[in-house]
Amino acid sequence: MQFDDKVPIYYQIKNYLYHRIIAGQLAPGDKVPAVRQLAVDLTVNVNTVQRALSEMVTEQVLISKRGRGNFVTEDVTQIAALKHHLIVTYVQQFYHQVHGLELSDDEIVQELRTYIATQKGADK
Amino acid sequence: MQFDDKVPIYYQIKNYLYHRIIAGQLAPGDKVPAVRQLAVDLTVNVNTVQRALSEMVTEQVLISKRGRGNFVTEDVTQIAALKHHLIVTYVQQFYHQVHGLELSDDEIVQELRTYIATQKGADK
DNA sequence: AATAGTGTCCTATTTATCTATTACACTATA
DNA sequence: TATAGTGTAATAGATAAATAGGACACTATT
Repeated sequence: MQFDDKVPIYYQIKNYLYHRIIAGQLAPGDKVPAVRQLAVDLTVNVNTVQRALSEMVTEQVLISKRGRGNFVTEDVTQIAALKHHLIVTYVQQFYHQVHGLELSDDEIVQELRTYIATQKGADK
Repeated sequence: MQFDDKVPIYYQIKNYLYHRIIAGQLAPGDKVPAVRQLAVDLTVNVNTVQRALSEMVTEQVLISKRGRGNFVTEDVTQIAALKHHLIVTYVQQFYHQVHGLELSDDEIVQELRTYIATQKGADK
């Protein structure tokens, strides 16, 4: 995985796991890979992974079972809320970024559409 | 100004100035506020402002004139390129963030539209 | 009982960022 | 020629993040 050096790695790991959970690659009740395994996979220190996971346990997105592993919450309502929260956050951030560049609302939508169009043709 | 504690302040200052330049609040040839003044305005250390400005000088977005101040480049082509670069960066980032949450292209556009609609009614 | 796989905790070190402070170089002007 | 306003540089200290390495507690399995 590739990290943005302008944002803490533990924070990016949290977002990575959020996305995997919401995308269903990590389903409710699923066991998250072991911290040591994740550290290897992400080429990162165990403590950095641990920080990300422990915050997600505090948020009750993950449930920690000592000696067994960390598991995705089975509370699907909470996962849905998380998804909604992330969407709103991303949309807000994007809108304010581009609006600050003096683009009209229509132009903002148009820029997005144009980009999506270029993505369709691009294989992989 | 309010900073995101997950991103270096000097980096956020750069973006703030980019936006002011592109929005025309800082026109080509204009003098940027003095480093010490900016430091006061942004409630930040002089060195932090200096780091932001010196990087922008390296990028040739600003021209440094010792003893006089820092000035916005008069190369409007470059400013246009900067604007375009920022737009593309923001759109890309947004698209991949939301696409990673299993939203279809249509849903992505719809979420943006919905948010914009809520903004229109919101005064201030 | 022993072992392997877990989560969790702790200490120490390094690096990047931010701050504080001082100093110096150049420009414009009273 | 002083003086004030600029940019620039250098040093030192504080904090957060990441790393490295080790240790301990619990669980499941052999």
